[in-house]
Amino acid sequence: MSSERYDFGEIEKKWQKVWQENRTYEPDLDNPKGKGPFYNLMMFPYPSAEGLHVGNMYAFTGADIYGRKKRMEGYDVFEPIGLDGFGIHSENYALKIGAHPMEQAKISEARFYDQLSAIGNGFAREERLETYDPAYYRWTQWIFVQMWKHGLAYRKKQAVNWCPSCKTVLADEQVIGGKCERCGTAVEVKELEQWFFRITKYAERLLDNLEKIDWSERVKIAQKNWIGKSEGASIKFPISDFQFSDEIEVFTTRPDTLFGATFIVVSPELAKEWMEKGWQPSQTVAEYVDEALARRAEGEEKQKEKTGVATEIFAANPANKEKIPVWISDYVLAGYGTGAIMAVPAHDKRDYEFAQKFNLPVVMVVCPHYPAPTCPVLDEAYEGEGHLVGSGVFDGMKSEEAKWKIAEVVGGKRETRFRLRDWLISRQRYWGAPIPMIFCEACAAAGKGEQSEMSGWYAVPEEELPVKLPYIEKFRPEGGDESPLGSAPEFYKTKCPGCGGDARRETDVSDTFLDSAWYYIRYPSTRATRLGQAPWDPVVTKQWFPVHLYTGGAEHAVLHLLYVRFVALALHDLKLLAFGSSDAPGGEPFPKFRAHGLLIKEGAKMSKSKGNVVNPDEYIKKYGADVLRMYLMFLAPFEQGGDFRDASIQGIVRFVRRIRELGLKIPPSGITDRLVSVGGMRAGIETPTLEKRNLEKTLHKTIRAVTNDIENLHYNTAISALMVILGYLEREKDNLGAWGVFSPKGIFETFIKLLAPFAPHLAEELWHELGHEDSIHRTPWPSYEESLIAEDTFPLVVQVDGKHRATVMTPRGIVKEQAEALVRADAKVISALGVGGVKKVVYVEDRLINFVTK
RNA sequence: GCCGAGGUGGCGGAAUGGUAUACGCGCACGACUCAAAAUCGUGUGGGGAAACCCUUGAGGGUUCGACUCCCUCCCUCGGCACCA
Repeated sequence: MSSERYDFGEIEKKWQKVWQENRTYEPDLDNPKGKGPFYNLMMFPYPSAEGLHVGNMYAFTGADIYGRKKRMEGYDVFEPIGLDGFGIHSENYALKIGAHPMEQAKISEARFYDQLSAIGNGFAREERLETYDPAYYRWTQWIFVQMWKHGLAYRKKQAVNWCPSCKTVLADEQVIGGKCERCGTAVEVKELEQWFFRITKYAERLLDNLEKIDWSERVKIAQKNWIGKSEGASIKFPISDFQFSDEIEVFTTRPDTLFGATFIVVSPELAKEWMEKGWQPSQTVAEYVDEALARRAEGEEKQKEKTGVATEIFAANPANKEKIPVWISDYVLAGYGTGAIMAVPAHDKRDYEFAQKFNLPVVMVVCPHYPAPTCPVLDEAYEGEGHLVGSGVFDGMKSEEAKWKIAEVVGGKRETRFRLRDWLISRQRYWGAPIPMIFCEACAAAGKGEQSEMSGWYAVPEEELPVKLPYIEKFRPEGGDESPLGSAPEFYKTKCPGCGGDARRETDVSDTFLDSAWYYIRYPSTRATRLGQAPWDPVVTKQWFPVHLYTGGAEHAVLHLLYVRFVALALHDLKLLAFGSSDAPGGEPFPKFRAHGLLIKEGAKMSKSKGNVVNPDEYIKKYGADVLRMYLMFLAPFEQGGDFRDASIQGIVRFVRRIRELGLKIPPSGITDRLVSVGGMRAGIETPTLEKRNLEKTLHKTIRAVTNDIENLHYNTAISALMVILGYLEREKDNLGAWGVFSPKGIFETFIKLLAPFAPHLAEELWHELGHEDSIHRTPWPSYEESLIAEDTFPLVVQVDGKHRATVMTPRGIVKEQAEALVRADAKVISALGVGGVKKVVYVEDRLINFVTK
């Protein structure tokens, strides 16, 4: 090719087409080639709006670079892509533009796949999937049925989160700071009967396994905190003169503070329960309970100042038998523990606040400075460890030691509790997989059903799956407690699988996070099972799992990333899913996960409301995908994220042009330098000149840097290394002919191979210009040799009292005495040392020498 | 409040305890041009004529030597938030 302009638009399209036709990125799923399978997975996008935004491209490109290097290293890389197209996200977009979600999905789909092609990733497009495809959600429903059959799915009435704007319930994980994860509306509380998955049964394993999987630390910590394991004891406080119970049970992680428990606090919900059983409290108490419950229902945020009310009930502290009052306050939560607490104001901040407000006694029982003559009450709660005081026979004992002893003495039961709650699966929306369950009134009345505690309920027989989502006109959520499918009798009218009588289908759909909890299992099996009768091919699954690298956003730490682990562990336990060997605990799907950083725009998070969302299409059109890819990756470390600023994209534009121009100076014919390509074995025929050795050294250093940087996801420094060597080659270009055995072509080929993961189209174009017929992306990754990188001489740093004073070129491996003698002859060193004596000389071989004079 | 990540030139960022500021952007000057853009070259942390001095949020410490390790504090971002 001559020096005409590089038409990236045309060239990028050309190669994308060629790659697809040649199936360049399709692995052999049945018989992985080369070094074996490498499943390079990235979180699939949910098509939420006008198209993918640049943040998606950032994530995909970063994952793709890694996959491309692995492919060149000889692995059979599988890098699938699909669409998480079911769910509120897509549905809301359809509602906004006045389209039907089912029709809109098809329109969006084409657009998304076009965009995904344009970025030039090595996607195995033949295995793509969409969660709203009945061939897919048939198996989403099947998973629900398996959960039901094995007691991991159940239906229960309880207080749940309700988003008044999205008009549906939400799982706890989808409530962020009291607001809906999707729309930011304050979440209310409703009592509803809903479907749940028993994720709490896996709390312990989900927590323990975190120690054994290689995940980004911040994500592991987020999961750990979310699961929230607490070890403590449940302790019973006897009460008298109260007809509805003769004791109140509390859970505490600090039984050692029991002697300091000066009152009991009961949640409004528990109080209400008592009232429903017939308890008749005073007017004031009843009013408080109703107010508090109403505040919770409205989704009111945490109160600045604590509120509460005293009852006429008294309990006995089981440790010291003192009579303590029972209060009601909404600072006690109903959903955790027993709904009642023992209040130890001296050693719990919240109890302290409450005691201050209502003038309740504060008794110190853990002394921070022991022994001390007295242990006065502090002006804030002391929550640390110490020695017991005011605790009878336990006085003087370390609090940690006293913990279980006191619990034992009062008959407390040691217990572990988790803050994790069961996963609420139901959604009162249209655009999702219908929950494949049927309710029969007659069976319910007769106490019949598939599960003993849930009479009347039956799973849709597996052979009848999928329960297809019907096309209905009235798909808008109306805000009742029911999905729009509840107004579609043609959908919900059915026959009971138990008795054959008239029955009604469940009309709620399942949470989108159920769709995305198993998509990665389906990918390698999409072709094999498209016509088949199984969700995945067990042979392929064993071969390709667990996933070798999973990449995605940290915002899913306690959403998708938690659910997906749970579903995999459950399916594994049910013997429905089996992976091949792995270092990770059995059933863990992702032994290695890396969270990419967030791409922001001029210091602010990109969001539609701020109007600062960057559309990648414009940049691809203007600069080409290769430039956009490299620009995004050069911004900052991939795991850190970066700030998208137009200005600095010019640097990459120049980089690409310089590569092109150097490429044009490379003769297309001539011997490929196998010596360099194969790993730099030097031909023994001639003694290389200094220039050649320097070149070889620089090249091998670059190979090492780029190889290691990609492995660590440090793409910014990898690109920097490529820029450095490009500059070097440009300076040397006039000596091209003198490179001898290191032919210009060979050097340049190695360079563009290193470039290939970052700029796949440009590298492919240059590769073919050099006369190759195959794809550069299927050629071996360059290797390097440490011995060639080593310098003969190096600048020895000379310090005086730790301050840099001079650098002296020194042969490698020189011993301390020689180095000292050499350096002492240097004029700068002489003047820096002056007349004072040297007390000590620190010598670090091949690095520095430090004269200490003080 | 708790947990996590971080604070380095005008900006994005780079540095196995060993030459702080690689690479890029921007800027300045020069070359090319009638001119501009583009391109190429040179320079570019601060102070100083220079020798040299100062500089990685602040302050202490460990060390021959600290952006890096330890302690105290400040600030920014992210997560959780009455979980007993």
